[in-house]
Amino acid sequence: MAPVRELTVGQVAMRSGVAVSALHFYEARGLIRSHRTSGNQRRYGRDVLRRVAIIRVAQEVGISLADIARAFQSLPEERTPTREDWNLLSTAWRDELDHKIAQMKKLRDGLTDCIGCGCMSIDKCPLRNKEDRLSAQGSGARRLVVAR
Amino acid sequence: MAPVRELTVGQVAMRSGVAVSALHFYEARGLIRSHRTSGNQRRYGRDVLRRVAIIRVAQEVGISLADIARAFQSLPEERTPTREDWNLLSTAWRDELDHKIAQMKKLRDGLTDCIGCGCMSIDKCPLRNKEDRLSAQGSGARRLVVAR
DNA sequence: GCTTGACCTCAAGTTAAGTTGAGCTTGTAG
DNA sequence: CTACAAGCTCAACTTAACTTGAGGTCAAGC
Repeated sequence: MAPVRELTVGQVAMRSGVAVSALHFYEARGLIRSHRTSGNQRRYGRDVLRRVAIIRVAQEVGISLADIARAFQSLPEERTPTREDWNLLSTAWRDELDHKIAQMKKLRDGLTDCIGCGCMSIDKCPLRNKEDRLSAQGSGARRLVVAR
Repeated sequence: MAPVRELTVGQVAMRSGVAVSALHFYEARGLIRSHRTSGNQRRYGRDVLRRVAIIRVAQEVGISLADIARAFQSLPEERTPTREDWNLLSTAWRDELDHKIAQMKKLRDGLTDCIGCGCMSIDKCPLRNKEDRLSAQGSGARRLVVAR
């Protein structure tokens, strides 16, 4: 069989569902890589499709491009990443994801914990933080947020 | 007992952990309400603390302020929202949250579904969309994303 | 061999969600 | 009764993540 063709930016855009401009942008941010033809046009290997797919999913769950880029740096440079490589990456995100999943479930399940119990207004909730940590630690809704 | 005092913007900031400027901003966006003293200073009822807490949690799981504002519009205008009111709100978000939770689990569990199986490169994955929908529908990583 | 659609670069614009700063007013503690 | 921390408004700046546009090049079909 002929080795699978390289993809143009337009093809990647079509197959991945993201705009050409976004692909340029991801490349500028170091999230994907391409080499150039003699005429200076980008060509991508197939694995770019996986990368882009991961970028989108990761973004959808609230991981920033910067974080994604950082995570991608653990992927091999010159070898097409294997399933193992990708798995490694996702386990690296596990804690963060677990935290977010917990937050989401809390929100989904009726916010029953802290909000539902009225502790916000009664000032006696066992879950409340000490005031000082609140003011000392800059911002963030420390009260309701699941401890990391 | 004396009726619980109203809160100044600074007090709300300290207790909720968000900056004063953010509270101003939320108010401008219609997420929270205040009335003014004779000297034009904001005063907040206790329930603003709940609102702010919800705003932060909802944001953390990726709900935009615009969506939060929309959801808050279902809350009663002149009555302090009850636990029931808040529960209604969270059930309204349930579908969206379920979707996101599913996405996150997928990512957390090693991206094994579509990405792990290699369908991105082999073009035969049963989960793939028809090409046309992809190009017709603007952007978004339709492939990997769990159907809504 | 030319036309047309796909590419290229680079700068500027956009939206969300705030923050920062200037200039002015309030209110509370000594 | 006054100092000064806390408030107020409004405009401008910031960061992330792209998009849009201008001006110019490449390549595949007729």
